[in-house]
Amino acid sequence: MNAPDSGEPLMLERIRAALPALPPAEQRVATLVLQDARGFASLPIGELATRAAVSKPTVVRFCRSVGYDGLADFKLKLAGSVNEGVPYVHRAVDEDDKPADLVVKVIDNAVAALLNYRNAASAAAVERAIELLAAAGQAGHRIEFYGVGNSGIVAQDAQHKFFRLGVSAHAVSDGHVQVMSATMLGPGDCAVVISNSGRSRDLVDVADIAHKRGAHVIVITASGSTLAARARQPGHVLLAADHPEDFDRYSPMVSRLLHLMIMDILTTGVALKLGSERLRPMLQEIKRNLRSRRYTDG
Amino acid sequence: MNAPDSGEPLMLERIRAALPALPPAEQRVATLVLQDARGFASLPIGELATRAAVSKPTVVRFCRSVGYDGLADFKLKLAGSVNEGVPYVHRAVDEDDKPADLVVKVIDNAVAALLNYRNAASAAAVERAIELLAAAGQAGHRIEFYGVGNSGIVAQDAQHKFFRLGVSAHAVSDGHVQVMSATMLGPGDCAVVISNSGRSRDLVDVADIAHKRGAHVIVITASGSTLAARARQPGHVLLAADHPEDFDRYSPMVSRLLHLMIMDILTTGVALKLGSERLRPMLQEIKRNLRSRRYTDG
DNA sequence: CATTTCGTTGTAACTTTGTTTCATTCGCAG
DNA sequence: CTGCGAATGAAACAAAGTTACAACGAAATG
Repeated sequence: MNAPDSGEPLMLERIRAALPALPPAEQRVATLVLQDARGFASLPIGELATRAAVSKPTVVRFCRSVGYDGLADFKLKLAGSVNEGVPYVHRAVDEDDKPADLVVKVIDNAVAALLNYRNAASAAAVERAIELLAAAGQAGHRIEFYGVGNSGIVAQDAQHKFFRLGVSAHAVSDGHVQVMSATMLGPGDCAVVISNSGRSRDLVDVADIAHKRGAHVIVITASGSTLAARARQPGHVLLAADHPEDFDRYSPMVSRLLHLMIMDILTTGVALKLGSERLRPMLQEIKRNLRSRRYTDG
Repeated sequence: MNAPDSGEPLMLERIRAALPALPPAEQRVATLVLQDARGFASLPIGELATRAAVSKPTVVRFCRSVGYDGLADFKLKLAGSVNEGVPYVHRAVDEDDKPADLVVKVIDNAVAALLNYRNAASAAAVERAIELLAAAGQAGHRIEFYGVGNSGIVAQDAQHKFFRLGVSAHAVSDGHVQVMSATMLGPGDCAVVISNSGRSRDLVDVADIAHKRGAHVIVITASGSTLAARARQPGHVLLAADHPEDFDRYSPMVSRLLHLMIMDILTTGVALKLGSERLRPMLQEIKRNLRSRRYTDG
């Protein structure tokens, strides 16, 4: 695999993954970060520029390329990410674990992954994704969620949540239908491609098609994947969901939670953007309707 | 709150200790840091000064008083330090939250809920549920997951995961089909009823029917609900998933994660139990991979 | 083959952020 | 009072980060 280094901070792993797709000058900056992440955070931009043999703007551009707001933001996140001594380690479940241990281990693993994501998340990418979705929702453009297998469930969940916001969205889990659906997208529309491994050939195609049709493409996947590489091209938004657990390859538990979590964030952001005026009545309505189908108290 | 959390970052603890000895204006700055360490690191000095009702130089002076080079240095160290901490508090999202805040808040809420569950979970109930599911799976009895709306998605996810274990299971999201399906259950079969609010009339009925037919009924819901009350009768297993967020009633984000989490635990438990027979190769593979990638550095 | 276009990069102007200097205020001892 | 030192803020200053724009070169287009 790309990163044999097991204990490497997520953010660095992500930069390593993004490195080959970067322009030469920015690659030099990336190398500098990987060589001395800790030092990078405390040096001023001029010094960094000199050391990487690039100009100051290129340093900033690199930060943006890998998904952060700018150098300031990047440094801050880096400082947080590089921090050694991960408090919540991944612990393997064991055949003779008691149920109580099981509860603790499974949850701790999930929590560790979520916190890691929290610390490394690119606010810029999230913001961009929210903007695109909110704009599409408001203008009545189409919003489509594409995912297969486990990610199909995430897609459905997303659709469900957008419905609750009064934004019509559509989840497509069937490979063929996905291609058809993507072909019918147009400018202003929004395609959200969700993939655990990011290696599904079909989904990569779907992302390409959607992009060619002029739709905005938001990709949720692991940063080292083929799909992620596509999503680093202009016109795409990449929401990288990495986590260090191989276990997931066999039964995606953690990555699925991460994806759901990311969708939660996007949904919440869109909800806030569309404004509570438009939203509150809708929620009340739903609540009222649901109540008639319930026993007693509400 | 200011209650010293078990996991409070070292740096904050130090500031808290130094606080009483500080001049009044600097104390206000200290308070600001303690209230929102993460935010502090990303706000510019002007904003910090305003919020603490203090002048800019005072902010810098505070940083020096607690032993750092200046604001820049302080911020960097703070960012590195704060990530250790795990939030135990639910924080409401705010209309003027920036994307970065959104990420942090949404995730923190989820993490808090998960940890909360971890501490409150009944190991006995989990154990019983795992036993029932494993027994049913081994004996070729039926395993059915019932849920509507959001919980329907959880049900599907569960089905998906059981498939991966080689255990045939079935998710039913349609109210009518649920009733039919439950009617056809028999002794030894397992019905898993998932409900966010626990007030859906249909699902309560389904649980009753399944129980009358002699099937084991496992219920995942909020502990105060009608459904939970049913599940406290003999022959049922109640996996209570509570969390303090009201917001969730309208757009179930956290409870859904909790339910998925619980299903992850059950699945893992079942996998370990069945392990001896069909799953051994797969599990060993998993374990091998986990071990080689586990975090060892501190 | 000329031309256009687009992506990459650097220079220089600009803005913001953090820091220092210095004057003012306040409490208190002589 | 008067004077001294600590505490604080206003404003000037320096440094860091950001933006605008122009130059260059490689791939695409006619």
